[in-house]
Amino acid sequence: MQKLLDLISEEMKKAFAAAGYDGELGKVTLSNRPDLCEYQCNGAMAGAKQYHKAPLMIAQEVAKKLADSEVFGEVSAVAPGFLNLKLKESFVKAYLDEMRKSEKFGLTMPVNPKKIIIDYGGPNVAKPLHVGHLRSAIIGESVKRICRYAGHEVIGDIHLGDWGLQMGLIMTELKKRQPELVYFDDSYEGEYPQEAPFTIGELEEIYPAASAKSKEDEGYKAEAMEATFKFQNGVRGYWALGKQIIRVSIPDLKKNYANLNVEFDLWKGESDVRDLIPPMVEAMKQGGFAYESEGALVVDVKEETDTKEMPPCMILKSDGASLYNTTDLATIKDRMEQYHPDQLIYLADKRQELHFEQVFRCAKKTGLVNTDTELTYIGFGTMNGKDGKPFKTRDGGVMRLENLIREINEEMIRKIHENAEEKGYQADETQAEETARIVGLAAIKYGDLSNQAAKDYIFDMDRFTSFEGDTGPYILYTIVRIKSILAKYEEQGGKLTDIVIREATSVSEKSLMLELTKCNAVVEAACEETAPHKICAYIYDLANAFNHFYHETKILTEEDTQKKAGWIALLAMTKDVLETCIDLLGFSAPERM
RNA sequence: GUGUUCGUAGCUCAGCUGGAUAGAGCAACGGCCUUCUAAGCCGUGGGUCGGGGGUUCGAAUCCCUUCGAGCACGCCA
Repeated sequence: MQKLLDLISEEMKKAFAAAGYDGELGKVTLSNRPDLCEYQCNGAMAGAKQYHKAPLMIAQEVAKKLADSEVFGEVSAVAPGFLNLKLKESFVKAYLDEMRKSEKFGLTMPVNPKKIIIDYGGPNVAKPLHVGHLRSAIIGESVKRICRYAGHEVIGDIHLGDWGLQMGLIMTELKKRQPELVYFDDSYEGEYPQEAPFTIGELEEIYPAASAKSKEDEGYKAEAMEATFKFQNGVRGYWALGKQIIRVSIPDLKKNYANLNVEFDLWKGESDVRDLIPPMVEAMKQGGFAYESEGALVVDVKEETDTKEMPPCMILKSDGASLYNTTDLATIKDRMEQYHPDQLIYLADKRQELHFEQVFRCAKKTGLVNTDTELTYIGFGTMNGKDGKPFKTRDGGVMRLENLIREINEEMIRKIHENAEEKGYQADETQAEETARIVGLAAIKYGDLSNQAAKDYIFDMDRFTSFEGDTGPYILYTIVRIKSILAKYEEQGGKLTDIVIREATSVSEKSLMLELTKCNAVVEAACEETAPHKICAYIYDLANAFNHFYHETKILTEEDTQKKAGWIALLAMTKDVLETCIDLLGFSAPERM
C-alpha cells in the first residue's frame, strides 16, 4: 500500500494544482515543530520566486482549497509561508485499519525482487571468535533479515577464513607434537582417517602456541609458510588435514553464532574455491587483463575519473601464491556460476574499503560479473573501549566473544534478582537465566545497531548493562508491558480477535497512531539504504510514544468496553510492529522481565 | 605525500537530498509507585553545530578554505 507521506502529499499536490500552482510543490514532510503541527509543507516558499508572489499568499490560497479535505483536519498558513498540517483522526484510523489488514503492515513488495548474497561473519577457523567479529555478525544478520522481509531472496554466506597462515601454523605445531600422523607421511597413499586428530579445545590451544612460536622463531615461521603453501596447493596430506581443521571448527562456530541469533545459509570458505583459481587466473591472462608487474601478477583497475591513486589489483604474489584478492575474486566467480545473484553485499571492516574497490573493479573488468550486477560494500567502524581505542580486556588482551556475552549475562542475572527482591518475590533461576540471555543479547545488538554502521562506536560495558534510556532493554520492557496488559485483558474475558482501532481521543493516543503509520516507510528506507539504525531510531520513538500514552491512560479499568477494546487493538498492533522490528534487528523479547 | 572518513551539550550519539526555537540518552538537579511491570513517566539547567569565508529569502546540512583527529595506500587477511 501507499506510504502515508506519499498519500498525503498527493492530497496536497492536488490542492496546489487547484490553486493554479505546480503540483510538485505540494510535497509534505514530517513536522519539525511537533508543538505546532504533525506535518508540514514548504512548497509555498519554494514557489514564491517562480510565481513572483509572497509565499504566505500562496500558502493561504492552497489552504483554502483544503478546507473540506478528508485527509487534513487542520491546515494553517503561517509566516513566512509554511503550511502547518494536522491529519483527521478518521483518516489516521482508516490508514491503520488498512495497514493491519495488509501483509507486513502495508510494505510494498518489489516488482522485481533481487537475489542477493550477503557475505558476513568471516571468522577464521580454529580461532575463537572475538569482539572484532561481533559487528560483522550483528549488522550482516540484520541487513539479511531486512532485505528478506522487504521481499528479496537473500542468501547469507559466512565465508570462512580457512586459507591463511593460521592453517600452516596449526599443522606445523601438530607435526612437532605428533610427527607420526599419516598426514605428514608423503609416501602414504591410503585413505585418511575419518576422525580428526584433535578436538576444538585442542585447536584453540594449538593455534596461539604456534602463533607465539612463529613470532620468535624464523625457522618455525618458514615451516608454517611451507605448510600453508602445501595446503593451498592441495598436497594430499595437508589438504586432508586442513579439511579436518575446518570440519572440527564448524560445529563450534555454529554454536557461537546460534547464541547470537545469527544463522548462515552457506558455510563456504575460501578453500572451497581453490580449484577455481587456476582457470580464473588463466582466463585473466588470456583476456589480456592480467600482466606481470614487479614479479607479481596484477590487473589494472585505474579509471580515468579517478582523483586518487589506484594501485592495481594483485592476483598472484611473486612466488605464485594466491592472496586475499584471489580468493575473493574466485568466490565471486563461484557465486555467479552457482547462484546467479543480482547483488553481492559484503560486510567488512571499513579499513578494507580499498581492497573491495579493487576487487569489484577487477571483477567487472574481467567479466566475472555482469555489468548490471550490483557489488556493494558496507564498511563498518571499529568497536572501541571507553578510552576510544579498540576494545580490549582489562589486561589488554583481545576479548573473546563468549566472555563478553558471559559478562553481560552475569550482570543481567544480578539485575533480575535485584529487581525481584525489590518487588518482593523470588526469581525462578532457570527463568532468570533465559531472560538474562534474551535481554543481554538485545542490549548488545541494539547498542551496536543503533549506531551508524560506518562509524566507530564506544562499547561501554557499564552503559550497556545499565539499560536505561535508548537501549535494547527499554524496547523489550515496552513490549513486555504490552504483553502483560494483553494477557490481563484476556484474563478479564476480553478477546483479542475482532477488535478494531478507534479514532484517537487524546494527543498521546494520536501520536502513538501516527508513529505506527510510519512502519512501512521506515522498513523500506532501512532496506534501500541498508541502514538498520533507522529501525532502531524508529522503534525508540514508537516505544516512547507508547509509554507516554500508557502513563496517562488507564486501559484495563476503562468502563466503556468499546473504547477499551479499541485501545487493546492499538496496543496489539504496537506490539506486533515492535516485535517485527526487533526480529529484523536480530533479537527477541521475553515474556516477562 | 595522496586519498578518505569525521569534528554537534560535560560524556555517548541523532539530525546532513537546505526551512521555523539544533534533538535524544547518560551524568546533575526536582517531582511521580495503596491504581495495567518505576528497566518507566514528567520537569529544570546545559550549545558561537571545530574556525573563517561563500551560495541562498533561509545553512549544522551545499561549496571553498583552514585547524584538529582517525583510517587506508602491491606481494597480511
